[in-house]
Amino acid sequence: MSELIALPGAERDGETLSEHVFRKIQSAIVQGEIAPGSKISEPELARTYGISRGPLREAIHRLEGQNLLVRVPHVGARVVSLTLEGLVELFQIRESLEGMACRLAAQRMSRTELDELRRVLETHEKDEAFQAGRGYYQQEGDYDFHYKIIQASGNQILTRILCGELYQLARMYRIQYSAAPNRPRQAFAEHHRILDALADGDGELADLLMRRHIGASRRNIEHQIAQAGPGSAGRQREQAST
Amino acid sequence: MSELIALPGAERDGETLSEHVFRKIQSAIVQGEIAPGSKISEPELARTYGISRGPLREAIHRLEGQNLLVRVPHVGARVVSLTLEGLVELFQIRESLEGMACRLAAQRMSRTELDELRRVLETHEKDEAFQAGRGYYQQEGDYDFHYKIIQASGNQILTRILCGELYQLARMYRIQYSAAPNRPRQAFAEHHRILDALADGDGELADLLMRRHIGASRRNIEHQIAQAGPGSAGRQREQAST
DNA sequence: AAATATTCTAGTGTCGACACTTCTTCCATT
DNA sequence: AATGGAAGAAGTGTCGACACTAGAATATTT
Repeated sequence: MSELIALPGAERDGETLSEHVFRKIQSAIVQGEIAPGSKISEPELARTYGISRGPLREAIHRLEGQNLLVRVPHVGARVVSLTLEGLVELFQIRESLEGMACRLAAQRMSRTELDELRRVLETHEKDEAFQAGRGYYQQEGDYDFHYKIIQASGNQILTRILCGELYQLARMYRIQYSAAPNRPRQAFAEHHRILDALADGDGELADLLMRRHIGASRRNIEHQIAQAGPGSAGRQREQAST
Repeated sequence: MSELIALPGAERDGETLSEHVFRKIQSAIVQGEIAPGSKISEPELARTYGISRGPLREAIHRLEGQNLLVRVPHVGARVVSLTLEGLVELFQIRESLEGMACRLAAQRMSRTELDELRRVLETHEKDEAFQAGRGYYQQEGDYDFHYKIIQASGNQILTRILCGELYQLARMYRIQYSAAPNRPRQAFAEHHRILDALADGDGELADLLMRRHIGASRRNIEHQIAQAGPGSAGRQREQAST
């Protein structure tokens, strides 16, 4: 009796309803389909996805555990709100954590992994070559680069944090502030140098370079905040490479 | 009709059942009352806490989002299992993140906050003076020290990660491996030096000292792993200060 | 007797209904 | 007219029941 309505795009194979909705909502939040700071209505969402409130609430609670939602008892859940200050905070953390990831990766990466990483870079450069204007694909690919290094660090908790929770947040900022990289060329060069350091097994250098790489974007944003004046951290457009 | 049974210790004022149970289970996991790696039985837990499976499942999902539980669809949830390798990973991350917290805190801490931090240290020393053997209170207090610095960093995301998710994990390790600090004296000295650096506004030094402080404990564990031999990462007792 | 198939049983997933809280709206009072 | 309060609506919190899946126990076949 399960296919009572079968709304468009409702192909869930062996997946749990709760699981399915969890991903759907997560995606909707990250994509900005549900505006930051806006309230979540359980009945409405339940109707939207054609399910009952049970699994929906389970998904909401899981999202809350992931810090993408903030819930107030007897009132409801709201999507986290984005501020430029928050973006700076995010970059600060990435600076620190991805620097460490580089240091670790430098002394663990196999030949194969290094080759894969090199291939990722080449792909980006080709992409960038003939669609120089677009930032989107380059950005997604950019994350691939960082992604791979993080996973190569071998630290599972780190991977969980960076590739899970923080990654969603970063994407959310990137998409909603339509953050186009304002310095793709430099970014490429920096990526290459990081790769070289990794290939040399020079963790210290890779750490330094990665920190500088991410730090450049962070300072970019801080600059904008300074320009925009204090307190106006609301909803400006933002560029951030890396 | 809500107080049908009123099991011992079931005082929940305006708190949601789901919320209440969430905290209860979280505590039970951290305290080791529910063994790491063991399976969670919904009917059993529901009976234990005298509630229905609805709010219980919500709590479980929230715990899953916090990475304290791992769920497999149609099978159930298991408590995360602890390994010495995981402990090393945790310390690596703390090293990096708390170092950064120090750097940030150094240039933001007010006179008042510094005084508070100083008072925390004094309290510990007195405690340690007349209950030198016990490690527990010192440890809890130790975390207070770190806690305060993290919050003084002003980075909210960082605070959420370190004082939320990772803090629970750290406590879990500390309690279940009954990790007593094997070097309280040194730890005190190191704390003092960190405090001094913070008071001087010397973020770089505070960063360095904190990394070294946490790194000492990490190397301790790595040493033990090396001794115990590879592959035997299971359930040894462990000491780790800070 | 071993291996495969089959029932059976716990346990998870989902739903609809109801209780209670919060916010809104409307009315009464000063 | 403005403030305070009461009735109402909307929404969240909780529950019990039922459907379905995975693993256990039993029976069947070779």
